[in-house]
Amino acid sequence: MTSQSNPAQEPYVRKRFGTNAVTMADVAKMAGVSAQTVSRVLREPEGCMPSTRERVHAAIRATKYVQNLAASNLASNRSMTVAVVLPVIAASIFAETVQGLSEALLPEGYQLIIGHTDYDPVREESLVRSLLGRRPDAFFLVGTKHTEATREMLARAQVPVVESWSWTNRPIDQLVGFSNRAALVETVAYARRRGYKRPVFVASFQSGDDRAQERLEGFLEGMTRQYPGQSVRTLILHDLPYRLSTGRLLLAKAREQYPDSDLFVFSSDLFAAGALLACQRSGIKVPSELAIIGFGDYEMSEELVPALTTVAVPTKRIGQDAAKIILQRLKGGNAGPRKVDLGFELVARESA
Amino acid sequence: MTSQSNPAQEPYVRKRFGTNAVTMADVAKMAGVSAQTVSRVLREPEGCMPSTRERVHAAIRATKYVQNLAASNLASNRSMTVAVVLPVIAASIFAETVQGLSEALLPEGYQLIIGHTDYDPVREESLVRSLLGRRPDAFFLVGTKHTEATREMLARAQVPVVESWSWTNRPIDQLVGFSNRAALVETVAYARRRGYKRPVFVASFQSGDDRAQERLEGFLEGMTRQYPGQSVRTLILHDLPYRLSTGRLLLAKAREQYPDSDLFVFSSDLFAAGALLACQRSGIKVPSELAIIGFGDYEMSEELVPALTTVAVPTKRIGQDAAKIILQRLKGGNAGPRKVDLGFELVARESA
DNA sequence: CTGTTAGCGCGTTCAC
DNA sequence: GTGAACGCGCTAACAG
Repeated sequence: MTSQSNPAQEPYVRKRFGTNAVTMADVAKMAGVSAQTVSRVLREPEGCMPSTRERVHAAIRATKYVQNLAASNLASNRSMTVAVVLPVIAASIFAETVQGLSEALLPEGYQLIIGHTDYDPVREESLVRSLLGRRPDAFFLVGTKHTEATREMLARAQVPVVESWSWTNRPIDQLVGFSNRAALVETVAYARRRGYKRPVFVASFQSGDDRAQERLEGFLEGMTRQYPGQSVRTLILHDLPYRLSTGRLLLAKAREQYPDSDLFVFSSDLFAAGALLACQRSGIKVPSELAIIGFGDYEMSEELVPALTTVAVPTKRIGQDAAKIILQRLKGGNAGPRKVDLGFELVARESA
Repeated sequence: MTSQSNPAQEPYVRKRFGTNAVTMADVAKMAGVSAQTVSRVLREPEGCMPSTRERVHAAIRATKYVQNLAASNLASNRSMTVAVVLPVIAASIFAETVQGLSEALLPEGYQLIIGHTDYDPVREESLVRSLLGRRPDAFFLVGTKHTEATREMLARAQVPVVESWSWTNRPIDQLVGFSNRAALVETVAYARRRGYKRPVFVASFQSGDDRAQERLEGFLEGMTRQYPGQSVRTLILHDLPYRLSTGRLLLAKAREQYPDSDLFVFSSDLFAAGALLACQRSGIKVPSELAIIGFGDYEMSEELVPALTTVAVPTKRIGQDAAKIILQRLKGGNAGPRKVDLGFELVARESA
């Protein structure tokens, strides 16, 4: 083929060898059409005659052709992927958000590339940098607190960016979240209504977990409103592992520091559940001796005995709404509102 | 540049426009070197003079260049990605496997592309097909039961394929696992030693979960060995959601069918934990009235009251060892053993 | 509705 | 140690 570039009669030799896998050209040859037609059958089947479509599909099956997406991305300048940045992948709490995203995006042909930061803004930055290398068509991130470099890279990327799970006045692009702060203000109001005297806020902060920080602020605000004059009680440790057993530790420390507290408000259901189980093991009665409130409404929370009072957040809807926004913009529609507040719901159960 | 293909004096116009993002050529121009050198600095920094290396890096920072991996993949025929196929992403049980993989693979420059099948072999097939489109350099799969088409695609892909979490005599390529069957044989032996009279195996099968099926077989084998003459008791439901509350349901059904059973062996810690919590709620004493054994040693299991007796499996090591195998083969080393048995450990706690 | 041509941004090959 | 040429496999643009 390229033999015209071969000056003399010496036979043309390929300079390089590819995958020697089946390519679109092979399929085209077998189907008796051009490569372009194969490409079109794959991308917009309606725009081709049913007969050619059939022949192409038959050839694809016969050759077991699998399209090379790297080549497709390069040529079309669209990767058909959405980058998803999570603090941790394993946490079932984000799993529903991802499912919400995925259920809406996969049918449209988009794939998710998921990465995790371990709540570390510096790791987030390098994660975003490496994700950018794949030229995703959109970004979805949990959290609104990023390094300046991260913000700038995302802004420069010229693709829709949806932040989530928090609230901020200056999103990079768009925001689908709720106010962790307001949730804790309401939690404290609930505590007051139920007659608790001395609530403590108990948390382990990961350096990059702005949601936990917002919750603390909400607690502080709630306390000054509902318990004026009382000095605010908090027990904050840092960078402990995000596990049930950390809940036990946190409770122990908190009781040591505030032996007369009657309500322990945890920054997460995971810690609250760990504390609850620890109480059970040591024979402490919940909620009569000591009450517990969590955050997040994990699956386990309603099964525990006593069932955990907590704040339910619209995990799945965050993913769904984000996907809707992303799809709309990718289809060229207008962006819709810059910020969407999905709210939360205090779920009063048995533990407080 | 391509002006030589332009026959007349009319000015050359680009027919297409790329990302108009920064490319390697832009960096090269700024650094005063060729694009090749930039590429080399990125891939093998040792092979370049420190001074040019410095200039290139400065140019990269100045232009905020991010390499286009699609182009890189296409040209090099290596994607620097490893495809990971899981039943479900959220399950913390697989999370450690992924972490084991990721801790070994990321430092070597490989990225993971993770997909999930919801325990459905047909979804697995289409997932594998779409993952193949990205031309991963290796595959890691949980499970050994796949459709024939899946097996064939993976075999044709000409890259290392590691199956895991199960045991089989005919892996597609390589296997890092343990015997779910042997684990249940041992569990039944433990039941016998502890004097339980009438064990039941309780499970919800997802259609594609061969591990649960293997566990059932192990239970059957164990029962014929340890309780000869006793008719084997099982309660198997199908395709129930993989949640704590399903454990409650399973326990209720099992007690209905076998009211005099003294030991309930669950196919998963999640169900066992759900059953345990249900007992707690309804005032059934564990293990005195009814004993429970789980499978998997989830994080929650040792925190529960009573703590759950279960089978611990080498979740993280599976990932680590698989990564080691993959790296070795990708570096051109020999494959090592075709099958690796990592074993398991029965963890006797309080619930049985 | 289908074919032709050119080029997406990079890495390999080979010459210097 | 560095540069020039070429092509990886696909799709955009345009013509018919």
